[in-house]
Amino acid sequence: MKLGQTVVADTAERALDVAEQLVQVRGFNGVSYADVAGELDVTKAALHYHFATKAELGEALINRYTTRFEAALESIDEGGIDAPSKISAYAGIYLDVLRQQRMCLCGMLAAEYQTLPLPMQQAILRFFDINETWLERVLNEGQHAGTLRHRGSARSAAQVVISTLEGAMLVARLHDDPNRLEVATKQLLAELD
Amino acid sequence: MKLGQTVVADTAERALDVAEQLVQVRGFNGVSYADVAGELDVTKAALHYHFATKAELGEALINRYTTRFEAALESIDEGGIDAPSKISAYAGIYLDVLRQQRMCLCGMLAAEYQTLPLPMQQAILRFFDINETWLERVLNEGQHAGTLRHRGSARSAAQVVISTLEGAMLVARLHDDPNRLEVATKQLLAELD
DNA sequence: AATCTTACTTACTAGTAGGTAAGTACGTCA
DNA sequence: TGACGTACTTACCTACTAGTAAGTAAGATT
Repeated sequence: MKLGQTVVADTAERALDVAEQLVQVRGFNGVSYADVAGELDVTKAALHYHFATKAELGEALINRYTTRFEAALESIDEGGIDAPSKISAYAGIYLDVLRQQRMCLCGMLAAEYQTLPLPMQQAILRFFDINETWLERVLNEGQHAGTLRHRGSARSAAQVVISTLEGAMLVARLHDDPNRLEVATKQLLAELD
Repeated sequence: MKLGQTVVADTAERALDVAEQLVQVRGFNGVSYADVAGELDVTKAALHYHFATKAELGEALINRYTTRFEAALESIDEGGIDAPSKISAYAGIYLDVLRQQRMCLCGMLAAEYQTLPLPMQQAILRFFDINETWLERVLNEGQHAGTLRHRGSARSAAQVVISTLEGAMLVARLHDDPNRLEVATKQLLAELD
């Protein structure tokens, strides 16, 4: 066990915190090693020690974000609530991100998708797949329990939910108006009623 | 009247064509003067002659895009169709863009909003305002004619329509699957039925 | 006590970014 | 015919990009 470090916070972890926030606001191509290092008050080289390349940093960013998202989904599942409440809680995750004046990390990276290295692209697809699969399951649960209904397959209904939330975030951020996401969420839930 | 040039195509206009396509695919921060000049087979300096700064090029890009969008909206209005058909035609504009494997220019720029110069930010807001205002009018028309209904104000219903279409484009592009936008459109129209 | 590992710093590289100054070819117009 | 405007090119500049090589201080391991 290594002591001495990690007393306040691991530099790698702090780098991810800073980079995550910056990327959620400016995009991956709008953030440089110098930006992140500057806010951390270390050199660029120190950052390269922890993340050899920008692609590696990007991958780590997506993977940590995905892991945290999965934990949030699990926590929703453990709440013992009905399907509509789960969808509502799901939308709440997005609203929390937006309230911090950030875009969904993977929604932001989706815009820049074509410029990103393959491992990052794959990690982004994985994020959306996990979300779709979780929503698909909840929508099916609700359909069978009679607490909600949806047109077409649960999978495509899940895709529409994600699209609507990502789009509402994207546009709401322009106006710094989280209310737009709330309105979109309400309409989404009404649609499933 | 200046002849001699403009025989095949004005360089400034061709530059906008190339830059538009590149920005819709890679984002504004993912495109350089060298990229655009390269595809046009002129020097960067020639590009700077037509657009002194990147910010100016960006503004011109948004303004031309907005003008064309306005023309498309006018053309829908002149079709003499009912409100639901107008919304459907509106969604068709987005689908056409996506089929060219492009993101909506202003949806893309919305992601990068925080990194863009003020004049570009204002031009982006104007684009969305024009769209909201047009949709708001059509939604009101439909409500009064009894051809469609919406919850809440026409303005916020209009905002949800735009958000959904932009979000569906953003996500559909990842999978190169225009069908996702079509499904979202269908749900949007069903919601207004 | 010597060595190894971790977590850095300093100093540098090559490449690219946006932008500019000066010159040029060419068509228009007085 | 000469001057002017348009539409460029060549050559360059500064700032910044990601990335690297070499060195160092301090704690852990043998």
